[in-house]
Amino acid sequence: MLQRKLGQRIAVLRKARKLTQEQLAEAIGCSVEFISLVERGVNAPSVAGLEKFAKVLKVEVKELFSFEKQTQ
Amino acid sequence: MLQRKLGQRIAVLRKARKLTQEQLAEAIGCSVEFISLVERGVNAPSVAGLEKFAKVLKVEVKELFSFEKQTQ
DNA sequence: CACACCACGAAGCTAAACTACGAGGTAAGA
DNA sequence: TCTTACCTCGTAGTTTAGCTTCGTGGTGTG
Repeated sequence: MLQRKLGQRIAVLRKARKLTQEQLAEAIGCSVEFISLVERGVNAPSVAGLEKFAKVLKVEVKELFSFEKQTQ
Repeated sequence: MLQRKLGQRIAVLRKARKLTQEQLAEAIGCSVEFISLVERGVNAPSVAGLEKFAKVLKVEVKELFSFEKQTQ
């Protein structure tokens, strides 16, 4: 699943920025629970949401989808 | 807007594959009208949808977001 | 203990993802 | 001029999922 990998990627980027889920949520303007759902791959942000994540994490949107070779 | 650039990117990739909107829609499993909306940046596909677009267009998802320098 | 950080379930609201229908416009070809 | 292919665009509708709130509980650390 794409969502899963996207979530893992976001978690990695967040930790690299030394942010907690709460801080990330506040910076983005969403709930902490949603961050948790996204990182676990249960939910995925909308395209507009992706833009916010990328901005806060200081990467380009395509970086959020940069992981080795998709299984599918 | 991200949607706008995403749509333009998808249109470029579709044409590069010599597909009509109708063919793309059929391959993805959605309506032709939706393809039109997406390419014009009116709507954006969900993350699950992005996966389908990428698969049919034979690129990785991050390629869908590969355009020169976001204005921000 | 207390506190920070996070997973997770259940439930709900609402925006937007996605559809169907119909009209109209452009270009190319017979 | 008519036809056909390809696409835009408006209106309106259905359904999904993006996102929320509340609450519980687990793990680690000072």
